[in-house]
Parts: sequence; C-alpha cells; structure tokens
Amino acid sequence: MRELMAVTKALSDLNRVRILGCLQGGELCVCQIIELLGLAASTTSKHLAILKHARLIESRKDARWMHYRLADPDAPKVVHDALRWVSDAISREKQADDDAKRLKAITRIEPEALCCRQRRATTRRSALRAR
Amino acid sequence: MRELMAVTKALSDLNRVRILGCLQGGELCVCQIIELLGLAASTTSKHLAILKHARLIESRKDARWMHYRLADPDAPKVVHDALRWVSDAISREKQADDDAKRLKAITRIEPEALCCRQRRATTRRSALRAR
DNA sequence: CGTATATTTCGCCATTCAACGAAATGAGGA
DNA sequence: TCCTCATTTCGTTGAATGGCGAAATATACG
Repeated sequence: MRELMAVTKALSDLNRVRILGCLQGGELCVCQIIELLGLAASTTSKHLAILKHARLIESRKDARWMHYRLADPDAPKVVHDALRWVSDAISREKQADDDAKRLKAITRIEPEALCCRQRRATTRRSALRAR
Repeated sequence: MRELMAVTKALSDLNRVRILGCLQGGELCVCQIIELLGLAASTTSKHLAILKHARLIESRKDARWMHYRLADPDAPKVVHDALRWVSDAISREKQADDDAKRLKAITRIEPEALCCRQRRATTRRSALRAR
C-alpha cells in the first residue's frame, strides 16, 4: 500500500503531472524542466525527488548535468500501469500540447546556455533584494 | 486538466482509496463505510464528496439512506481508466483483504442496527465531554 | 405538525505541502 | 588545490487538507 500511495500522492500535483507529460518525449535535463515549469530550481528539484521516490522516473548523472526520464519497463507493475494511465490521460489535455510547444523552443537552446540564463536571472533577483 | 487533477487528488488519500476498494464488491450505505474506516461521519462524508466530485463514484438516495457505488461505465474515459488502474492495484494489497473481511462482518449487521450503534457511540462521546 | 434520525455542511485545529531563497554538495576545469 | 557552477538540502512561510464535533438539512414516521 505504501508503494501505491506514494504513486497516487506523486500524481496529485499539477506540476508533477506536467513533468511526466514532458518526459514522454524522452529524457530531459533539470534546467530544461525548471525553464518549462517556471518554478524555482529548489522547488523543481523537490518535485523530481517525489516522482523518483514513487519510482515513476529515473535519473542519470552526466558530468554536471542531471537527466531524468520516465521509469523503465522493469518498474513495479503499479508504477508501470500508473504511468500508462497518466500518459494516456495527459496526451488528451491542452496543457500537454502547450508544454510540448514550449519544450520544443527550450530544447533548441543549448543546456549550457539555459543554465547560464537561469543563473543570471536568480543573481539579478538577489541583487534587487539586497538593495 | 481540471478533470484529471480532480481524479489524481481524489486518489491521493489512503482512506479514499480504501473506499474505492470496498465499493468493488458493490454499492454500500454510508454508515457501512463509516464503520469500516472508523472515521467520524462528517469526515467520511467529505471523502465521499471528493470522490464523487472527481466522478469516481455515484450515489443513490434510498429513503434516509445514501448508497454509493463505483462510477458507471459511461463515466469519462479518464475516470474509467483510473478506476481500472486503481482497482487492479488495490486488489494486490493486503489492506484490501483486511477491509474485505471487516466489511463482510459489517454487512452482516442490518444497516438500521449499524446506524443505531453509531448514534449511541457518538452520544456517549458527547456525554463524556459534557461532564 | 412535530419528533427521530441518516447524512451533509460548517467552523475550527493540527498537520502537510508547495513555494521560495540561502546554504550545502559535488563534479569539472584552471 | 581552488574556483565555478548545476543541483540538492535546509529552513521558513502561507495555503491546502484531513480530522473532529456541532449545527443544519432532509426524510420517514407518530
């Protein structure tokens, strides 16, 4: 039951469902997910941790970058079936379309440049606060 | 998306998932669900309202009694598929077994007598507090 | 009509959770 | 080794949620 509830709780947040939707197109770097959701890096990281804890997603570290992807087929049946259900459900949502479009634009930017841009944005915010 | 998130949020609570599990055996009276979960009537009613709002369950009023059952097959696809997924997942959980056993005992009591018993229990609690 | 009663609604409290920024971590590269 | 930088962890805050009892609602029965 623990496992099942971890999955349902993971699915009960819009931003987490959006993440799953976007990962259907293949694995993504954290900075790309941050950009897509428009949330703080720390918040996004937490969402990813919750999804991972439910075993809905898996991760791969590549140098400084962390990539996330949907769970492999060898995941527990509960997880696999959940993923199938939610993927199918999301695909019929307008939000998924919009996200896919935005994601397309985001993936055109090199991850390197994207992170750089995000860094500048947060630095600017800090500077504003410090005044 | 609204509809999908209503479903995932409805599924994100253990007691609500348990309710769905028990309704697989057919419709139940509210007092039977209250007895099974061991929660206050008001709390149970709220859970049922959330499940109904997500369209996972439907209700039928019979005189003073309200009966709930799983959604009919003509429910939206998201709902129907969710119900299929969660039903399958629950069926493999020990909790479902335990609940089924307890439910069997509960359904042996006439609903009339069950409500009566619950009423006495709350009255007694109120009396204790009033001292 | 008025009483009894099954369920829901309301108001409250404690807990959980999503969001943030700051600090910590850890992996490259100078 | 020290610096840079992508990501995570930590601590805090405000909003949402689950729990309860009391009151309201709605239905049957005298």
